[in-house]
Amino acid sequence: MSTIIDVAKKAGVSIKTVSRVMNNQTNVKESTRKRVHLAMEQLDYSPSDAARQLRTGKSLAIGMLYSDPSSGYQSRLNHAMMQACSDAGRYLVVGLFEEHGGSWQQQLEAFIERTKVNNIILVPPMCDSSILQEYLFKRGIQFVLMSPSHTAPKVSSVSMDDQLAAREMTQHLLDLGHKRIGHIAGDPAHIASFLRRRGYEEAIVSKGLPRPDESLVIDGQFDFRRALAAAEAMLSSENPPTAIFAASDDMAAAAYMAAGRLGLSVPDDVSIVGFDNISIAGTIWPSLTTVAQPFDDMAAECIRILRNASSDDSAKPAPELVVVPHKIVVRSSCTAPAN
Amino acid sequence: MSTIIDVAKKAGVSIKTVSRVMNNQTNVKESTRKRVHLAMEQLDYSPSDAARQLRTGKSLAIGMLYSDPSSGYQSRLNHAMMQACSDAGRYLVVGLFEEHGGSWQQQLEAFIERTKVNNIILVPPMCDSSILQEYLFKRGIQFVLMSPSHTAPKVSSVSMDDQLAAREMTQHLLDLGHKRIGHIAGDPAHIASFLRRRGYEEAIVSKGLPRPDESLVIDGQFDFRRALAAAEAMLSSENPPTAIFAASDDMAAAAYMAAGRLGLSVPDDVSIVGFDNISIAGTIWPSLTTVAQPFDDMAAECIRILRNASSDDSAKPAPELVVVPHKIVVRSSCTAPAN
DNA sequence: GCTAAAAATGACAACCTTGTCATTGACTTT
DNA sequence: AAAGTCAATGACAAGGTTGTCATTTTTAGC
Repeated sequence: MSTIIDVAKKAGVSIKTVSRVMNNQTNVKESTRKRVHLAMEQLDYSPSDAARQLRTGKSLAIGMLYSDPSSGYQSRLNHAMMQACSDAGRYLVVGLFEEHGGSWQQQLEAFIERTKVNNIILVPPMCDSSILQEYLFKRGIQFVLMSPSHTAPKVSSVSMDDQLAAREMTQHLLDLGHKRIGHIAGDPAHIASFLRRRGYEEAIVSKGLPRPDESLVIDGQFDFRRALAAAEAMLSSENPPTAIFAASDDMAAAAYMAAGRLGLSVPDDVSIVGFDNISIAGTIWPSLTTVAQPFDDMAAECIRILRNASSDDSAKPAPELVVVPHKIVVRSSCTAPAN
Repeated sequence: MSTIIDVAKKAGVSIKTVSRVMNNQTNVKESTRKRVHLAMEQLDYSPSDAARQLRTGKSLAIGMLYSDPSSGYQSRLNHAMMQACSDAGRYLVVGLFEEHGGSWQQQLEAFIERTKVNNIILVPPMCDSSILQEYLFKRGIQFVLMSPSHTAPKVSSVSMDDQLAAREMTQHLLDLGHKRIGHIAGDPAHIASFLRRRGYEEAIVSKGLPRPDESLVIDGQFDFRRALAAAEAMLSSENPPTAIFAASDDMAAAAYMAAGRLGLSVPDDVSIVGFDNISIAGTIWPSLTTVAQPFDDMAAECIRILRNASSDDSAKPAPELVVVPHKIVVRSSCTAPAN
């Protein structure tokens, strides 16, 4: 491993100048900068994070805290974030955060203390805690919110447009000719549930169809069992929907099961769509049409924002509110209604 | 933040002695050791990992590489590992490892380079690559295999007893009175599939029942769709089993769906059990009786082994082959057979 | 062509820990 | 009592980077 000293020698400058080049600081002649870059390349130099950390107290690591790592959401995000970190030449440090512990501050402090992270990504549900944000602010730690329920002033965030996605998903069903579409809604405590439901209603009303009543919209609370009951109720009613839009893939799987129990076939008797594109969505049969959250792009945006924020430009960049485009993944769980 | 110097002053010794105490080195008088410990406690001292890393080239971080982070298995393991690291005062650094990339060595090097990890946990399927193990050996990096297909000489590993667990799970069904028990096997390429199947057969044969033929054991390959077909075939045969043991929870969910389609109720018409205890197992309805892999204990064992291995004792400890006890989680998907 | 200001660069300390080697003091052996 | 041994301890350097401040070089202004 070559050090900054080797680079300095090779380029014929002082180590301080190499440091300046690395950190994109001003007051370096363009020709010098080039020479240093060349030397770095030739020596395949990469700075020692440990030394940097020792000097500045800041690590190149990017932290991410989990509160419920078993959810499919988190594991996909995890994957995307590792990829994005790797692409950016950084690395990911993960920690556990038990909300109900009460001692959240202690957990957070221990995590920061140990890892020395200076860049953190806050995911739901922690991203909505303003006390937590306040604390990070005070410690001077850069952070980005991932899919927060509501944006905070002065804080950058990255999210997708749940409402628009739900509207498009519903529109897909309308385009196939469905006129009676049921919706299994998520936990009303989550803002996402509200937005998805609104997008669904919007699409239907725009089409000139009657606003769905409570026979068509049932709370599933992101819970398999409730969703199963909801789907059974809908499908066994006297005027059953020809398609069901579940606010999560888990609940869509419950709808599959309800259909099976009632002897209905998917998609011939009832079309079903979900939301999230969890891994089972592609392997379940028939494979599920759903909304793919753009995890890869969201992760990349998070990293980009963090990098900008910790660059040496004197002016702190203004907080960014990025909305990343999603994708509708059409698989085989939908078709035109029977008659 | 207090440093080693503050501690040395407070204890009235040199910094070197403090260092010795911290690293459990010999040649320190017991009374001195106590005095230093006291000082450390009073000052709430914790050593700087950066400085240590700079000096020794080794980090306190523990690395874990994922190749398929979307599997339920990984996310549970992830959770357990974070907890175990936190308990041990260390932290977890995660990285992505795309097998099919071909450039696995580059990926690995980049990861180690960046993170400076000196302790790595290898999970399936990477844990079975002997080239990879060889490489880590050469670099002097400590590592533990998690659930390897076959143990390697000179390498510590932590795993559970798949065969025994499968046997117990099957025994549970036999104890309820089932005499015809089907098995949806996993991917034959996985050693775990083989062991689970063998455990199942063992239990049945020990009971004095005939060895199951191909009408009772069907390959599901850990795939939802195949498992669905397998379960449907079994349950609609002329002599259907009264219970089904699926080699994974995913496949158990498929069996649920097959039962639903055929108008059979779980558990009254058919009992179903799984393996893995993924998160959906508790929320699906009826909740699934399954084998819980002891992730928490396995994670803790991994960390313990790594700590021992990198301690300052001159003699490298012998490699350990730990088998962690599992648990059968009885929920509501089983009952005695109908007649 | 000279001075003043600005830009570019460098010398050196500091960050906190551990390894090397030297020193001290107590105890054993002759 | 002197010499030798061993345990306990300390002084100091090194590891790679960045911040401070001083110095050199370039540019601008007359």
